[in-house]
Amino acid sequence: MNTETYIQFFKALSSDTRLSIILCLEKNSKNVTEIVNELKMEQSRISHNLQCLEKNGFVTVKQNGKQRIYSLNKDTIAPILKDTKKHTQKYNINRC
Amino acid sequence: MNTETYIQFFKALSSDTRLSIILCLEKNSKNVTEIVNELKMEQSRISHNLQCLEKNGFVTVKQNGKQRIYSLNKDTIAPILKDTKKHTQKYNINRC
DNA sequence: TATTCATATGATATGGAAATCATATGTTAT
DNA sequence: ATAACATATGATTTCCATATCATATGAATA
Repeated sequence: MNTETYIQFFKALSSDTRLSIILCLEKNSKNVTEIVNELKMEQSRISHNLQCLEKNGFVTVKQNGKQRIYSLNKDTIAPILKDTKKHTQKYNINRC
Repeated sequence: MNTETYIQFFKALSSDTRLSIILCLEKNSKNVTEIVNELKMEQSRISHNLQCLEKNGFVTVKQNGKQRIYSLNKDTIAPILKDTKKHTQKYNINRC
């Protein structure tokens, strides 16, 4: 496995917008408008970032009428967030 | 836990330089010059990035004469890399 | 089929992270 | 004390990811 793959994986997880979306979908699936309203971010911004998350397997989509319902891939996200919590409880995290 | 903490955590892991350093230290600890030579990157670049990794608990340092030996925090890194591998074996990872 | 609602996409501009360059600090040996 | 080696730090520049803006596509309903 090359560094490029790791980089892209972690980059997908290191943006405020995308992390907010992930946390927003933790409890249940939502359509784009619901995410937009909850996060109070521009619709195109949410869409662009959802594409990134989807292209990389972090979320899945299901069409429902004119809406698109996004769901979190918990198999991946849950353990990653758990690892992260464990680390950050033990160590301080600072801007580089 | 706020998104800011997650962001910084994943940002620390989403740079080519820092990931290369992490993979370079996977087998055993090394001083700065050894890392510089292996990765063929500028010394100041390596140092700057080691500071970031150290400040955030991803590596630890030990002084040995004029050398500083850097070691990987495997408790954190190993599970994270394992999760990442598992995900990338199942899903494609693309630039966003 | 025209309109409205829902979401996606393309192009451009901008902010911030990272590399580089230059120099400082620290450690050992002569 | 000076030189040589090892690493860190500060300042500036460069580059890339992201948000924004504008518009397109798609689905349902009147």
